[in-house]
Amino acid sequence: MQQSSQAHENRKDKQAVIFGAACRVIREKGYHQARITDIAQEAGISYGLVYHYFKSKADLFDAILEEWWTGLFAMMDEWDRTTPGIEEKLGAIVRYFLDEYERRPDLVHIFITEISRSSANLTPTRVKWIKLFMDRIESSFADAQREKIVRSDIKPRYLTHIFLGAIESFISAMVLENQPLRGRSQKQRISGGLLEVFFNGARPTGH
Amino acid sequence: MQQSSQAHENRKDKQAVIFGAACRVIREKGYHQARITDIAQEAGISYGLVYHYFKSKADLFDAILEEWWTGLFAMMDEWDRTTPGIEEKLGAIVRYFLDEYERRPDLVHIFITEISRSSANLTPTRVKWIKLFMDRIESSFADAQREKIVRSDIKPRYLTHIFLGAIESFISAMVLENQPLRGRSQKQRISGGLLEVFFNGARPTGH
Amino acid sequence: MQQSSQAHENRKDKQAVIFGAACRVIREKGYHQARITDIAQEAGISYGLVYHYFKSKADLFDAILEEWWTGLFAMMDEWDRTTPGIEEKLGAIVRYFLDEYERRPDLVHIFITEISRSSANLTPTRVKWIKLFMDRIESSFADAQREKIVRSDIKPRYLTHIFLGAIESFISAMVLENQPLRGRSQKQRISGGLLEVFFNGARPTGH
Amino acid sequence: MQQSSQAHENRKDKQAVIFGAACRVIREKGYHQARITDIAQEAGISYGLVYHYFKSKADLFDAILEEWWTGLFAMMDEWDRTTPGIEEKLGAIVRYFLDEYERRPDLVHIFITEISRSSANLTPTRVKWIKLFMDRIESSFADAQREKIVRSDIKPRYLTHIFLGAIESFISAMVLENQPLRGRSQKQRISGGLLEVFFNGARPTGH
DNA sequence: TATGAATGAGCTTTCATTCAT
DNA sequence: AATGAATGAAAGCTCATTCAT
Repeated sequence: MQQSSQAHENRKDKQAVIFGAACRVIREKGYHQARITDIAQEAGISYGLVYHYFKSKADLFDAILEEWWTGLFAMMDEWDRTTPGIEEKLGAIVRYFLDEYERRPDLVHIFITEISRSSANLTPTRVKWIKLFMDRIESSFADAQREKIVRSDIKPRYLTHIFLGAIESFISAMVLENQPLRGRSQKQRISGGLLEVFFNGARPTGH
Repeated sequence: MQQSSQAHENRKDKQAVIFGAACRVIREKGYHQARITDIAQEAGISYGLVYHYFKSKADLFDAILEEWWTGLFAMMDEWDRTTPGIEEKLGAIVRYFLDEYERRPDLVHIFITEISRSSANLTPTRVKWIKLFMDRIESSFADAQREKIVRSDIKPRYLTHIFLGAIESFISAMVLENQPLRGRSQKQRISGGLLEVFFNGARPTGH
Repeated sequence: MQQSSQAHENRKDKQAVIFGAACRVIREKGYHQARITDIAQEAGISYGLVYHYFKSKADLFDAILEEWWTGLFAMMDEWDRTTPGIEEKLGAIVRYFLDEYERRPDLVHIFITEISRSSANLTPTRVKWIKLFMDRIESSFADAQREKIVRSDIKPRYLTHIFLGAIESFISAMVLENQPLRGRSQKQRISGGLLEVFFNGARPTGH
Repeated sequence: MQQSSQAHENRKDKQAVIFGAACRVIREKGYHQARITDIAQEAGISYGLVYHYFKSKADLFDAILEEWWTGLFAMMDEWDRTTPGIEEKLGAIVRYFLDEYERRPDLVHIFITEISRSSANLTPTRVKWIKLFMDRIESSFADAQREKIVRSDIKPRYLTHIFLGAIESFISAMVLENQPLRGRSQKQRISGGLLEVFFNGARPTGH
């Protein structure tokens, strides 16, 4: 049992190695341009071995996406216990993106470039994740409208788009220009500015 | 001369047919998944004819992008004569996206999915267009800040991201869900709501 | 009749233009790399027109070869009237190659590179020409052996190979290095040296 | 280690199989007409495997040429140790061609038809080999002239052409007519006759 | 578990040839 | 006579996937 557990650990380790390599390669070349050979090379293994750990290229890609969504939804599941206000929720989302971008920029890059806007790679399963995510935010906005914390003359769906679009645009810029996030203060500034504009608008105060 | 002009028309016509077919196919499958066979079939012509009119697949794709950017920059070139305020400018951009989406949804779809966020297809030329576009908007924001029409505590670059992100998110949603734009009133509502939130924020008035 | 004759002249003229263009292009690119488009462009006509004057690419190529062989055999047919000795005959062949190389280097180039040694383009018809040519020289050597003008311990076939090989090697060198033939004196030197070595050997006299 | 050595052997074996098949097909059809499909079929393997062992069609072709030149230059490198006279050198070259033609007629055929005279396939690298080869023979002739073993009224370059042309013509004839070389005695006769004529001329002794 | 040989469908691109005008 | 649009069969090369070892 010790041995099998050890083996199990090894299995997960190797899987993680491949996973990491895949992230790096897919981030750099895009899903369709990333070859299994590239990933295996990056991982320092033979390409045949990739198929021991993942059923197919698509399967490997789905594992990456699952990793992303799982983390995001885990964060949002906290909301059910702590019942934060809309500002905290949106702040948490922005922070999640920025934190992940600092920890695992490849993952964020892949989400932004391959999923968030590219319909090329969309399978029904992948579309479901997106919808689920947007629905959750939309209903948060609906709640906030009912509590009069957010203006009611704009549909929740619209607010969701505006908000997510702003985040994605920011992250995209960093991602595409390979900008590193330098420390907590920069994250604070970005996150603060984004929420500030979103809630109070681009017009100068007192106008 | 009549004949040559006629022939020239035919040439341009056929080119347009292929162009249209390519838009439809690329929109549906994405650039890399779109095969020349598909495009030829969609256009109702033989395989080789595509290469009679376009040097390569990349060339055909670039022609599509050029069409998009040309229209967008032509619209913005008007600004130099009419010197509109920042609100008119942003409104014009939103309207351009929505109008084009109504007229040529494929073109907008391709721009959004293949260029706006996908780094996979980015060539140096293509990156140049994007930067040029963002720079133009950024400098408009800088002007507006100097005239105190827009808050100055947020960098123009950030405002640009927030604004473009919001637009793209909207269009993306329509694009990905293949939502048709129903009439002028819907465009008005979307455009109005977007600008309203952007300028005045998501918070209810009087808060 | 005047008109039809005129038309006939025109036809032959245009045919000659295409012929010349084909020689230049095939010389430069080789038969298989030469495209009909290239030839038409070089001739200053549309590529469709090539097919008015020549049935196919192979047909055009055969016309070029025929031109070469016709000239060569016409020269050799003179022998039947003038009954020259073997030295005159071989000298005439060398001179024919050199003169043609001066007049129409493309033709010689094509013969050397595409026919003389390349089995790639050999059709049965083309092989026949070569055999005919070699047989004629071989029988000349046989005659000369009977008259004791040439050593008899080497088969006529061998002598033919040695002689033709030497010529071809020379012309090849000029052809491949694009060496121009500068005047009559150089031709004399080459031709003289070649025949001298062939008849008297590479060993110094008196050895 | 045994295993890896075995694998290495297998790899080289398979490479040799493809190499041999390529020789046969290219010999028969010429380089440009030889399709990868043909080679794979001839080798009894699948299409893609050719690309597992050779980077491209040109790469495979270059491997064949390298094989030829390597052998030829290895033979000539012996000269530096044994310092043979010009007659031995030329004899060694003739024998090399004839021996190789007996052992690997395809290789000789390819050299003759695709390289020796066809400018179509010439890349800069390939031209270098040829020049190197001719330079070596030329300088051997220059040496022999200094030692008065060879007549000095003909340029070494000319002698080189005459000699190589004669060999090539012989081999060409066998190659083009697919004549097999029957035994040592025939090789002796050809080689002897060729050198005899080259050194002593075609004229009968005592003339 | 690990390797990489082997497969072959699939893709872009080229170009001789035909044919309507 | 002249044009060039139109066709489609090849051909080279890539790469996900399978499988024997």
